[in-house]
Amino acid sequence: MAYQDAITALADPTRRVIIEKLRRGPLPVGAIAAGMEVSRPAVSQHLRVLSDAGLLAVRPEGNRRLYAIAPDGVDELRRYLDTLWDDALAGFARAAEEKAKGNAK
Amino acid sequence: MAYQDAITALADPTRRVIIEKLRRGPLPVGAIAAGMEVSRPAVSQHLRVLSDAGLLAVRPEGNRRLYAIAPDGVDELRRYLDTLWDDALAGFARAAEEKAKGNAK
DNA sequence: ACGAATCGTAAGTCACAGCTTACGGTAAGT
DNA sequence: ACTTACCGTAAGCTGTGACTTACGATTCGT
Repeated sequence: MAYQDAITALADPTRRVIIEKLRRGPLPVGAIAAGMEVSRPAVSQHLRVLSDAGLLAVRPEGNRRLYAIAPDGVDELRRYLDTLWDDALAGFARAAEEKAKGNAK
Repeated sequence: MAYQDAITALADPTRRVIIEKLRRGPLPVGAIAAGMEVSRPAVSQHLRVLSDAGLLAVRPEGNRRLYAIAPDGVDELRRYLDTLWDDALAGFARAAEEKAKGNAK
């Protein structure tokens, strides 16, 4: 939904592991949970959170459910950080200006 | 330091309010805490977390301490999301390809 | 139709992150 | 020197979120 949910979702280390696993492409739940330290239901819960945040997309494939990273959700968060970066640069430049003015007196 | 700390720092709503307040430029702690629902020490703790994550920079100004958004920290997080976005797009394209192949049989 | 596989949900436990009050430390004003 | 203002840290409490086990729902295979 909003970028806040995406950030909250990415804040958990286990969920970041899931994201890293999905970088190479879509995977079913079993493959995601394989090799992880937590149980499969825990993975399911995390997948739910990531999906609600708009970071993942599901595609039922017969018996299994394929999860994949949703480019749109990532892009939303990306755009937020872009505007934040712009403001930070502007504020930084203005602060440098005022400091220069102060030193010149 | 790493992008993980930045994400964790931005996951808290109160800290996001602080970030929004600093968008227009540097502010002392008192000005940041003014109008907020939490106490000033709580704000101090959040400022510590944000600073440790590399998202904020401090500049002592006489009696007060001016906090400002650190462009470098934001940029680091931005770059992580860029690579994640690239991988998501690649995976998405490959999935579409394979699906087309499957439908063409 | 029956058993097995894959996955989501419910219920309950527990550690951790955020908040508060209280205190200490430094800089400015008089 | 004394007081005031500004800010960080310590200690303690509390709610939220992550994890587990147990169960139910689909879907595939035979």
